[in-house]
Amino acid sequence: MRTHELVLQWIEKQISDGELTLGGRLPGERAMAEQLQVSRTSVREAVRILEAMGVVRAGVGSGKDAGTVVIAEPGTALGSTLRLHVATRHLPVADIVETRVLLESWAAKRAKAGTPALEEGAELLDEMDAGPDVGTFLALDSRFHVALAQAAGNAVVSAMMASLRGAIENYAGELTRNLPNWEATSMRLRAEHRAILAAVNTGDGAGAAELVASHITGFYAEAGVAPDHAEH
Amino acid sequence: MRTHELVLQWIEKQISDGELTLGGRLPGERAMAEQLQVSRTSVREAVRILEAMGVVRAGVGSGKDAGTVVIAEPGTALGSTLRLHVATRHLPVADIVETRVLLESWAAKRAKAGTPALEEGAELLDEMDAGPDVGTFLALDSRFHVALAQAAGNAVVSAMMASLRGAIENYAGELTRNLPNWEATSMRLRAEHRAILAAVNTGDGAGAAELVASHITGFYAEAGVAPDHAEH
DNA sequence: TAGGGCATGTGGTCTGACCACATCAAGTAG
DNA sequence: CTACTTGATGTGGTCAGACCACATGCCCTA
Repeated sequence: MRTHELVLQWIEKQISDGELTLGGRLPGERAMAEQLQVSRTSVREAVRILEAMGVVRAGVGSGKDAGTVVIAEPGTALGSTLRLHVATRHLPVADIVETRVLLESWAAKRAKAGTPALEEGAELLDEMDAGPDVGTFLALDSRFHVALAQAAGNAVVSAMMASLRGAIENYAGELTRNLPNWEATSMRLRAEHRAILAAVNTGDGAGAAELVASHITGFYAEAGVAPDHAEH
Repeated sequence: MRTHELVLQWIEKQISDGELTLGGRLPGERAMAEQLQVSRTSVREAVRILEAMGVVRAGVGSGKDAGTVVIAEPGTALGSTLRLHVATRHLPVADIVETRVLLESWAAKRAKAGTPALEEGAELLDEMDAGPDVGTFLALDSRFHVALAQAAGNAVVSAMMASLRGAIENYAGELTRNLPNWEATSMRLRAEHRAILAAVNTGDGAGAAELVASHITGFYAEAGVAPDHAEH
């Protein structure tokens, strides 16, 4: 077993045993190296991996943001991983979109009305109506979809859904330039968002799920991405 | 931007541009370091991250298995990440199970009869009937479920489903020790597998989906895991 | 009292060295 | 001529030690 994997194992055990909890600080790299009798290099490789997994965040200097602290950002980490695999052509973009539809439809159906996440979602829609530029619009759109997923109360689905979005974020940005009429599209998307939120809030889960599905597939279809398996 | 992130970016670009493809070899660490004018340390940290992402595999020595080659194993990588996040208590095991049900039900519904993956699944079921020990049984079970997911033809769903399973693999192993009667459970599981496969092969997607859902929830319920949201 | 400046401790990077390993080629003994 | 040994080569893995940039907080000075 390689040395850095040993360090990784040790840190994972600390977390599993509750010695290290969310927001907690890891020992300094030099201290860990000495404690585990390994070089700082190996410790750093382990930390780097954990950072890539979204489990820790490393900060220089001293004080509040310094040191290596335990965080919980599976979404961004999974997103980066998926993005790389899309780059290798092993994961087709169409499959990403299809999975998004699957997860978000489920989330819409299960979303509980009156959740704080839904209230935040409503505010986001207001901001999107205020006429921001395309980039801001997409960012707000992303947060709205994540909020919707969170309202279903399943952290794994939320994380995966966010990661799928993140994996093709740049790609989606490119797509908006293919749209014939952004203003018209924006207006349609906003109306669809309102309809989805209304369906969720009135307890029409099935309806919300269908609206979400057509909302997502509609966007990618308009932008020129044909899902391979859309009609199966 | 940190140096190793720069290296990461460079490698990702090589992949995106098709300069590096699946099975291809990265330049040696020393060569990359010189080419990018960075230290070997930084190159190694980048490679380590890619390895954790399941994008490359590093091998020592010389010859076929040597050097750093591009692979595509998103499943194991995502699994490790999820496992760590489960350890931080940020992702509840119940949510993992619930998501498994969601993805596998979908896959069962969409699975195409006559796929090579399904034939492999049938062979796996035969092996499970041969009466292996518990560990082997669980490994075969895992492969059967993955094969089922693959038959749906969505690589992202397959990868995520495999990762969910991997994230709680050890946990599931512990659970088997809680079972009152392993022989009886094993027999039931094998019968359910046959029923699922039969439903898929006869084109009864909806039926297969229901069977899969009860198959999974049934196992965890018997082993003592109560899904938080099972009945919503 | 208010300000500057240094001590401290963090992660980030670099250098150069050595190791284990696997292959392959050259040389040598049969 | 064959078969085996031996060394050269190149890979990733690890290590020790140094220096840097940065952020804080204490201490000393004006």
